Amino acid sequence: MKSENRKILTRSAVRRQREREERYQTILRAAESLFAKEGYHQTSINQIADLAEVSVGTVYFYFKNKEDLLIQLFEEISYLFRSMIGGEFKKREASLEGIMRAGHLFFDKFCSLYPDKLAILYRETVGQSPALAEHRQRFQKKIIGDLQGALQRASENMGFSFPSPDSVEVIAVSIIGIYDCIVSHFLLSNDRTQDLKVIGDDAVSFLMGGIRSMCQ
Amino acid sequence: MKSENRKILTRSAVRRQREREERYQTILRAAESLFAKEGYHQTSINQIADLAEVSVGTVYFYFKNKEDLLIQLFEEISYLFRSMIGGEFKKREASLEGIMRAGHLFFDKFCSLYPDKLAILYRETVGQSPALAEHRQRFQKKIIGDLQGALQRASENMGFSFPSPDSVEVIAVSIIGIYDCIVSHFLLSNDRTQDLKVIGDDAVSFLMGGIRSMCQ
Amino acid sequence: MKSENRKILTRSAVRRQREREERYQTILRAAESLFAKEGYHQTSINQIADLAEVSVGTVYFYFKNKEDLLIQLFEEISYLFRSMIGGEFKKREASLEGIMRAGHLFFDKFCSLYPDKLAILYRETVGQSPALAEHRQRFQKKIIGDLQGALQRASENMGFSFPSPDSVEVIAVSIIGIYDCIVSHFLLSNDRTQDLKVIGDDAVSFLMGGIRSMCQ
Amino acid sequence: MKSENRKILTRSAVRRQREREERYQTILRAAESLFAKEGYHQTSINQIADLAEVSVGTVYFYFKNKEDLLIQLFEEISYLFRSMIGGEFKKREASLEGIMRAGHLFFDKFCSLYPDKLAILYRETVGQSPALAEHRQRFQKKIIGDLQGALQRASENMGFSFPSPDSVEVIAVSIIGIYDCIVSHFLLSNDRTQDLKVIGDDAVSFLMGGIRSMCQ
DNA sequence: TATGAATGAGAGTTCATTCAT
DNA sequence: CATGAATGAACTCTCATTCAT
Repeated sequence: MKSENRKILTRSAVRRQREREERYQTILRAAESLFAKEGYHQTSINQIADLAEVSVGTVYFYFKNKEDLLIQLFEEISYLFRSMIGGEFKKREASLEGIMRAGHLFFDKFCSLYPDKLAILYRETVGQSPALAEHRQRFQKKIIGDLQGALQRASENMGFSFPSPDSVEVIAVSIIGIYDCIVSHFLLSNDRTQDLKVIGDDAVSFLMGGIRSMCQ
Repeated sequence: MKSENRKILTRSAVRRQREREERYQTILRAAESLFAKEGYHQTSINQIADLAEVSVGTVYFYFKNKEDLLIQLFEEISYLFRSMIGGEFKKREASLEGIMRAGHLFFDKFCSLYPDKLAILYRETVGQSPALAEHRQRFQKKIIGDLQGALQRASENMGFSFPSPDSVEVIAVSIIGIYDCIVSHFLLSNDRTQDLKVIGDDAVSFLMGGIRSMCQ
Repeated sequence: MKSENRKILTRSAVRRQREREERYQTILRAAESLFAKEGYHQTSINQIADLAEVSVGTVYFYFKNKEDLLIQLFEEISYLFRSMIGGEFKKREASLEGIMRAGHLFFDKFCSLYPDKLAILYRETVGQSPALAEHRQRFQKKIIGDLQGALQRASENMGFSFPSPDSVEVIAVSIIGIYDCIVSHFLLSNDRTQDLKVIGDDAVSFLMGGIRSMCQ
Repeated sequence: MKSENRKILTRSAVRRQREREERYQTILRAAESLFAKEGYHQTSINQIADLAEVSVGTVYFYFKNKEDLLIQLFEEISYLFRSMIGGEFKKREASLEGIMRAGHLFFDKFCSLYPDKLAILYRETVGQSPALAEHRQRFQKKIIGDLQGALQRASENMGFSFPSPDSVEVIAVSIIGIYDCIVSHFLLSNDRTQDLKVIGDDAVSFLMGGIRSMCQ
């Protein structure tokens, strides 16, 4: 009977844990949606609580404060980004093809699956708070570093070289800039989701051309 | 006596006009500095009034509201941007050289002369309000349009062509994205102002390579 | 079998009773420590529960509410105070020596044994809530009454008299005031615990002088 | 005409200054009354604003925050206290008579004129916040120091001495304690304002007896 | 025109208390 | 009995905006 009891306790503990996780997600999804649609400053904690169908207190049970909500969201999105795209950058046998594939992954998969996350990543997390700025910088540095590493290794594997290490950084930053601006222009400002395939192809061609022109 | 009076009135009217313009500028400069350093939301009208050494009421005499202050600032900056850089894009006898020159102008002149304006343009005016978003979009469209036109005319003048009109737009957007991200990464996040010359050269090389690779 | 069963039940009932008492004490000690260190209003029920290593619900099982926690604490401390010091006041054969002994007991024993309790008694239970104020007043009245009685009986036993019954009350209140302020000044505001012996002696001399000067 | 204009401006500036001072006082008086009657924590800024017939914002225009309101109040009261009573302590030609006079001044004048201030001084400013605690300690130290100085000088002027400098401090603290507790017991807990004269006389007799018994 | 005190809606946040498990 | 997630009223504080002088 004791062991049965324990089993029951374990079951309810597991259920409770799952419910906690669900609540956390519900709130985070509500915040994501509102931040993406209304903007971070235009969204109040009350709105988030309402949409998540919980009380204000519950939001504060799961998140330290409003900023924390945005930071957790950012962390989640940036982790997702690196999971999907970053893989191509970290491979040992790096090549320019890998960099191309990463670009296509971004435009074809990430952009079409997560429009709200794009808005958070490229609009709502810009210039909002010092703590967030740090997270953004850390993320940017990582992703640029990944890309830099991939370019470096590709050059070694494929027998060419770049003018200088600084050049590689500039190239990496430029590629990220292309991603950013394509998203801002074609998805956030004007909705041209249906042309995304072509746009993405052109952007990738452009950036590959840029890379190749820098190889010696 | 009448004419004398008129003359005096005119003189004082002129002086008043000049004083008005000076006040307007003083307030706008105060706002620019604070927005760039503290951020738009972290800056209050009182702070702006204090820095400009005027009263809060005076700020509201010259500007409709806080948002208007940011919009006027944005308009001023975007006008300056187009004055400096856009010239190269609007020339009849457009060429790839012109596009290169524009890039160098941006990095060598605009970036080093107006660090505060860069912060406003690339950080503080992102995702703040619908009205501002419209101004930003209009500006982005114009500058992208200018660049598109220049690319188009260059291709005609120089006897080559781009895959499609859409490609030209993607190229233009990409170039703008490169500008944006170079500024964010090398000037706003990390201060590498002293390396700007080399960074700018590399960025321009990269984007020119991208353009050339798209020509047929 | 029944009696055996009963016996077992009784044993477990006893254990349960002991555990209850221990829990009650654990929570009360946690509250005492936090109230003394952080202050009543700066301490939350969650903090108390954490320190006591129980859940919030458990705190509410043992105490009606937060105020009750402070009241129980006050009652415990005031009972302890009267147990230690009050004895001297209640003796039939009261004398000025008894009053002196009470003073020394307070400074040498109570103050050095229970620093946290002093903070509760002299700082955290002042001006916090009407219900608590009543408890404090009841305690003050009792202790002043005890002291008044002792003074009265001492005067009868030793063959002198005080100007009026009101004078006796004033003397009693003054003595309590001396205790209070010595604690506040030398223990709570500035830590001069090591000088307590000398300070206590001087304070007792002073108050005894006061008493004697009022005798006729 | 210019000078007349200036005069008018000056007049309105003076009036404005006066109005500011009046508002400040109105708010401070409202806070005093509510803190004394309801208690510091039981009083909300809204209540204060309502009683003062101003908006919440106005309260925050004149005071940094709620704590500041209590601190300003405390500073005002402690200044008043030292103005009325402290004078006797600071005289060159100090004597025990001066110390007596100070006691009578406190009970006969201060206590009967400012019942609300007594509640603030002896109840509401105890154990509320670290910042306030510092102000209280500073005040207590000053007043105890004043009294210590007076006792020292009196002993020199009148040709007697105290056992040790520490004794003088203990005596000073004890006297302050007597004041405190008489107020708490006879004015704040039980309203015996009408007996104040007799009570004060007895208290002063008692404390003078204490002092004399310590002289050698 | 310039001033700056006054406004008050609205925001973020806290926390004592409850109650289903 | 113990738990701890959930509640939501209540609080302090901010700040863009107004308007009498």
